[in-house]
Amino acid sequence: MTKSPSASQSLRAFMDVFMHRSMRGWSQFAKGTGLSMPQVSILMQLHHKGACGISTIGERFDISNAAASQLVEKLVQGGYVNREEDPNDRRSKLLNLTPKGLELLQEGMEQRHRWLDGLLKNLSTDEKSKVSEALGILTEKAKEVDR
Amino acid sequence: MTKSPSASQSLRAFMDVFMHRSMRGWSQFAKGTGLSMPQVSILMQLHHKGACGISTIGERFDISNAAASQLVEKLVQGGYVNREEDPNDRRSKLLNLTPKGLELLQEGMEQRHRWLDGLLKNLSTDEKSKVSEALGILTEKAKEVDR
DNA sequence: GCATAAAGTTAAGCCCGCTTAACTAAAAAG
DNA sequence: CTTTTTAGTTAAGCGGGCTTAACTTTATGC
Repeated sequence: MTKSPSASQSLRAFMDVFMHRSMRGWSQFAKGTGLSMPQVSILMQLHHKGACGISTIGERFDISNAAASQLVEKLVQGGYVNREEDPNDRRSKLLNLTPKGLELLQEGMEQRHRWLDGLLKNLSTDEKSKVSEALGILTEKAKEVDR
Repeated sequence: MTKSPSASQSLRAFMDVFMHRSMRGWSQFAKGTGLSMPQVSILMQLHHKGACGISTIGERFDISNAAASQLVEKLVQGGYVNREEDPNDRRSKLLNLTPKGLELLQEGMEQRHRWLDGLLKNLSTDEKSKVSEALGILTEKAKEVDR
C-alpha cells in the first residue's frame, strides 16, 4: 500500500472481497442444509428483526404474500419456524425461529466466522484492536441506518 | 458501548449486519436487472477472478458443467459475457465480461456503496481514518487468504 | 349490523436452475 | 494410429420459487 486511501475507497475494496466471499459461503451452506437461499434468507431475517407476520415477509423480500406463505410453510414443515396466531389480531400470524432454526443459522454463521478468524490470526495485537474498534464504529452506524 | 469487545466479537457483529444487508441488496438488484442470482454471481466471479472456462465455473459453484454451460449461454445471449475459443486448447472456452456486463456489475456495486457512504457521512474525520486503516488491513489479509 | 378491507392459504401454471444422459470435438496416452 | 480422457453442448425431466386468482377468516368503517 503506497498511500493511505480514503475511507470510502477502503470500504469499497473491502466490500468487493467480503461480499463475494460471504455470499458464496451462504449459498453453499444453504445447499448443504437442503434449504434454498430464499428460505435461509427468511430465517436470517427472522433472527435479525424478530417475530413478524407473513405479509411483512412479503414486503421485505418484495414477493407476494402467497409466495411468502408457501416459503414459510416449508420452513414450518421442516421445524425451523414456529407459526402461531397473533393474539392481538387473529387474522395474522406470528413467525418465530424454533431452536432448530436458530441452531441452523448459527452453524452457518460459524462457517463464515471461521474464515474471518483466519484473517485475524495473522494480525498483530495492535492491528486487532484497531480492527475491532473500527468495526464497532461501523456496526453501530449500520444499525442506526438500518433502523 | 460499555467496554472494548474482542476483535472476534466485533467481526461477528459486523458480519451479522453487513451480510444480511449486502445479500438482500444484491438479490433485489438482480431482480431489477432481470437476471437471476446465479447469473449475477457468475458475472461477479468473472470480474473478481478473471477469464476462465465453463468447467471452472462449474467447479467454483459446485454445479455440473451442463448447468454452467446453460447459465453462461443466457449471459452470452444477453450480451453480458463474451465466449470465445481458447487458442491454446480448442475444446475449451474463454469467458470474459463484456463492457455491458462490467457496467451492470458496477451499477450493482454502486448501489451497495451508496448505502455504505451513508454510514461514513456521520463519522468524524478521526473515525473515518480509523475505519479506513482497519479495512485496509482486513482487505489485504482477505486477498491473501482468498488466494 | 353490514359492507369493505386486510391477513393468509391454496391451486394452477410459468420460468428457471439443476441433473443425468447422449453426443461432438479436440487433446493426450499408449 | 487408435484409444481414452477432457471440454463443452443439447435435450428431457424434476423440483422450486413466484405470480395471479379464488377463497376463508377476522377486523374495521360507517
